[in-house]
Amino acid sequence: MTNLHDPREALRPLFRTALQAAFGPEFADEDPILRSSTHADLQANLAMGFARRLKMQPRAVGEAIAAALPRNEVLARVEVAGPGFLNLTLADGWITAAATAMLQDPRFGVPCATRPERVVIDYSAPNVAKEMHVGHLRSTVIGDALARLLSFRGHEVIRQNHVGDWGTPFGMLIEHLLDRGEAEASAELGVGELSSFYKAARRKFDGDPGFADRARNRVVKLQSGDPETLRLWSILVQLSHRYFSEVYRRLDVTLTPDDIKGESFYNSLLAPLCDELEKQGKATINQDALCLFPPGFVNRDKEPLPLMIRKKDGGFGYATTDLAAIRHRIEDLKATRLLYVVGAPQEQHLAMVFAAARELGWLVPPIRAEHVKFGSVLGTDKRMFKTRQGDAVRLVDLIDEAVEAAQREVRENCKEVDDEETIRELSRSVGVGAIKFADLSCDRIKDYVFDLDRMVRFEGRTGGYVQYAHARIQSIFRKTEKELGALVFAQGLSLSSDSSERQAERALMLRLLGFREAVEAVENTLQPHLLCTFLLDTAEAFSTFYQQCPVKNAAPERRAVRLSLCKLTAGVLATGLSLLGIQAPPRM
RNA sequence: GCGCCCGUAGCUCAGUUGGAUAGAGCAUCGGACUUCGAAUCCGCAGGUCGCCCGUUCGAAUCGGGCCGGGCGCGCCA
Repeated sequence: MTNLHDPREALRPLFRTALQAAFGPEFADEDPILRSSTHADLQANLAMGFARRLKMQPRAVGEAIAAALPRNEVLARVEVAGPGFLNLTLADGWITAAATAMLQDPRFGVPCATRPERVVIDYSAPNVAKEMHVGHLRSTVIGDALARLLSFRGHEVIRQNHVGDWGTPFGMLIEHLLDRGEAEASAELGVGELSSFYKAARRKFDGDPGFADRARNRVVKLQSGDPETLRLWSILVQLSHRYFSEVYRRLDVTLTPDDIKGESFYNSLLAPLCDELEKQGKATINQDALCLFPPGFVNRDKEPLPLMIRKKDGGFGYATTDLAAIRHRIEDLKATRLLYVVGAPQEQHLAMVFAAARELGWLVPPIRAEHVKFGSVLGTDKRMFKTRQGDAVRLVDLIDEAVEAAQREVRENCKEVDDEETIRELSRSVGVGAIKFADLSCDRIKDYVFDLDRMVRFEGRTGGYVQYAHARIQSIFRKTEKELGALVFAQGLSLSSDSSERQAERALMLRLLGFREAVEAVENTLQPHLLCTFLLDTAEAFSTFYQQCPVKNAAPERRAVRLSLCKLTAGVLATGLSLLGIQAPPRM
């Protein structure tokens, strides 16, 4: 059965038949290069490329393909244009049938993956006893969107929050904890005063030699498994976990304490791993450190670049932990797709870890690892986003400011919403949605400018604009129901006879049919902005439709059809937003 | 020094992996509300796609070389 929802999927077999008929079976599998077009619903760009191979004029190739396309109910018109472009106009009947099928599908035309995978997503990764700040924003937001979207596609997603909960800083943190008194310190950390706690410890470590000695001594105790030290350590860890959960709740992020698998988890695996690799001769001692030399990496002197897994003092660094983690994800968690939502500066390091894992025979097809890298958050001055004092901006402050700014917009614009509780709740949805949408809507590889005032607006290409389109539809439902007693939906969609209304309905339906393609594109490329673009274009198509076509005041039959089209649109917008981790408030 | 990433309208960003006249949104200007939400819609204007070569029917996109910005490059994570 052909896929009823997706225009390109529906067209592919037609081109297959046409290519085979016109040029022979060896051409049947050629890509028709179907693209959206300003000249038609879609265009096929394959003819020009064929011309040379066939020793024909490109235009003649286009005409031959057009002539060979079988009779079908998908295409209404095919025109050869320019050097051989095929301009494709879809049949109205096919569009309405496809949109109707989508309406009746609870998944709005997005099927589950035919080959579901187990996907590990490593994201967020804050540090224990340290404040979450803008530096964690992108990993957290992008990672969570991918986790939601891949789950929706039917994959089994395993979230791995690789929290920094081990290492030398814990010596000073534990000593500071003791100096402050457990109860006092717990209270301080419990309310999220992490940065002052950390900074105070750091200050003492740098300024007080006696304290520094105690801290170093404490590190030794921690690493040797001293029970009392571990108990103190776990106080810090538990309080931090509680704090992270609070931030995630406010950010509407799905991570829970169960998803945390911090560096400490891999602790007991590091020494055996190094011994094993050394014994097998896969790792070698170089200048007293145990190293792997993954192929293809050189230092500034063009010598092989080591991935150091055991330092000359016997200690382990992050490379060791990352290696243990990738093995755990493959061998124990049995994932086939590993995603690392980590900033672009880590590119070389991760590439080396992946290369090493390949060399060691762990990372073998079909298993693959992907670095979902992203650029920096910049201020409006185009420099790294920082406070005026030059500190990293706390995530909680960022959220507060966004919600506050959103509340100004809400109070100004949302006249339908008056009670304070709803205003607060709505401002939260809009403010958090604005931050996330702004982050997700531009290509993640690039840096982007964080401009709160611009982001929280409902005008322009913002999250608020999409939420607003959705809320307007809900408003139509409320008003229609109030006025007419009941909402009567049509079973099937159809187009008006009036030409301008017809055009707006048709454009909206055609837009909606691209939902599947957008979701699958994100699944494949791990670029959430492709879905954002789709949602903005859909919201825009709805606004044009809304302007052009009365719903409540249309004749009963037309009204029923338009209500159904509204329902489909609202469903797609709300579903799309949910895949990004953004709410769709019913009124605003 | 070597390597990676980025450079598109005044500003913020797209550009479906090589396709037609490079598109949106802000901002500016001009239209459209006694009818479902004007937070919207319709339109005008705005460009040497950092620069120069090359590849080919065709380049913002691919290759090479420059310029500018950012980030990495053996015992911090």
